[in-house]
Amino acid sequence: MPPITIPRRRRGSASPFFSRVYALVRRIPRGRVASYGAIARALGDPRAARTVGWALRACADDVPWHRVVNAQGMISWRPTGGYQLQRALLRGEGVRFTRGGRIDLERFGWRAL
DNA sequence: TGCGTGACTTGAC
DNA sequence: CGTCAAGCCACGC
Repeated sequence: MPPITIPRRRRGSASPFFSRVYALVRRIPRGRVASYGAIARALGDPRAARTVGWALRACADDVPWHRVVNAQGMISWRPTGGYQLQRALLRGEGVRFTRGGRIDLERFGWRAL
């Protein structure tokens, strides 16, 4: 597997919402995943799922961004790439994928939200 | 200030 | 199961 790098643009926005997204994502345990929507709900804004994705786009290095997937347990596609890396990182933590590239959220979803 | 865009979600078919 | 459309929020031009 060739090395994959993720192009990062801005990082560490000072936005309160962004900071809280990072703080919460940092708490996701190894081998567990959470959805964008679940994070948004946990932060009190159920409709900000897309904003969570926007925040993770420019997150700091210590944020385990790869533990965030969409509500269907699938890795969200993005033009900048990173799909393969995210999948590899998750598999390295013991997260298993179905043949369709999906994660069983009943098993690997972070329940502490 | 306005409008298009996106690492989303949900509900209809 | 799959696809489609609408709603949503923040960003950037």
